[in-house]
Amino acid sequence: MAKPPVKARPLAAKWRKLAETRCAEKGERLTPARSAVYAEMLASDRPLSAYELIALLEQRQERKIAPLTVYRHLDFLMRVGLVHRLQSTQSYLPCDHPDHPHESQFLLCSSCGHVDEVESSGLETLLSKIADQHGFRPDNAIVEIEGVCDSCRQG
Amino acid sequence: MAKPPVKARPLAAKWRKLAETRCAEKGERLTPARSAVYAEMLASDRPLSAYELIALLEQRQERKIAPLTVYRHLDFLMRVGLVHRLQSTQSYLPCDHPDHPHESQFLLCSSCGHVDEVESSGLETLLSKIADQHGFRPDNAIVEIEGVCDSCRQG
DNA sequence: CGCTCATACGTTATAACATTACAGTGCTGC
DNA sequence: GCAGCACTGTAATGTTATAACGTATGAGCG
Repeated sequence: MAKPPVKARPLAAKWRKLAETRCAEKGERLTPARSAVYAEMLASDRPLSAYELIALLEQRQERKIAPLTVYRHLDFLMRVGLVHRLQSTQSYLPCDHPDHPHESQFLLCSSCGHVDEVESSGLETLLSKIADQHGFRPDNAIVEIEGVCDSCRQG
Repeated sequence: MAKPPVKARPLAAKWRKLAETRCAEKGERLTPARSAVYAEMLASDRPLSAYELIALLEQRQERKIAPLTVYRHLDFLMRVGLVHRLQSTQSYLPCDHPDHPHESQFLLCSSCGHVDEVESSGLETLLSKIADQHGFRPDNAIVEIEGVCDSCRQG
């Protein structure tokens, strides 16, 4: 019995291409289910929690989606570097600078909920230096700055 | 009917004094229940989750403790600046540099679980500068560096 | 093609983390 | 005393994440 195709939000060519490139690099597969989750995240203007994502996907696909399913897709997307997790809000957002792997820093607006991904090599250097001063070998640095973004300040 | 006194781990004079000072500054009260939670945290060599804390307190006090109770005490301790929350591990640890309010940065060892609180004014300056470049008004910056600590590297 | 194997996917249950709503207790100040 | 308020307790529930297990699918290969 043929399985009905997954009803998914379409994935813009730009992002599909990126996703396929990343998968090829890592020897991973971009399946329809994974692509559907990624597309849903790209369509949002703010980070989504796993359960918000489930609700959106259930609505679009008109069927139940188990939490574990979405968590697996999120793990995949983070593994290939297409998505980040925000520790302070337990939510997920697509990577904004996907051209190269990198450490990420985030500016989280408490007013509108928007999150900006920024990149500062100076910051990364300084973080390494601080770790080094303590004899600490860093694997990963989480930097999340909470505050109010420019447009909310203007408004 | 008199309530039995809370059986609590004793709070070293140094820490009690600090806690009382902080409470006085903020117009808050250091109650036995709050002090018991703080003492339990101080006795641990690593951050504790709220539910680990519940288990420890239940064992010591030989009675049930509801999650809400502990969360309230944690809120209090964070409010007066005696305790920090680690976003990346959803756990709590006593503040290490309690002499003055400050932003906190943490080095989390993935091998032994120990967490070091460090302070770098240079880092805080740089974070402000980055925010400023994006027209962002920062309220709070979360910096958690995951890696391997000195003694685990030596061992 | 048909087999095998690894990976992906689905389902159910449960663990871990956190909050809401409401009631009782006990200081504090009048 | 007693009114007001902060603190504590209890029960229920909401939110986030994982465990355990079985089925389906697709790529590689004889």
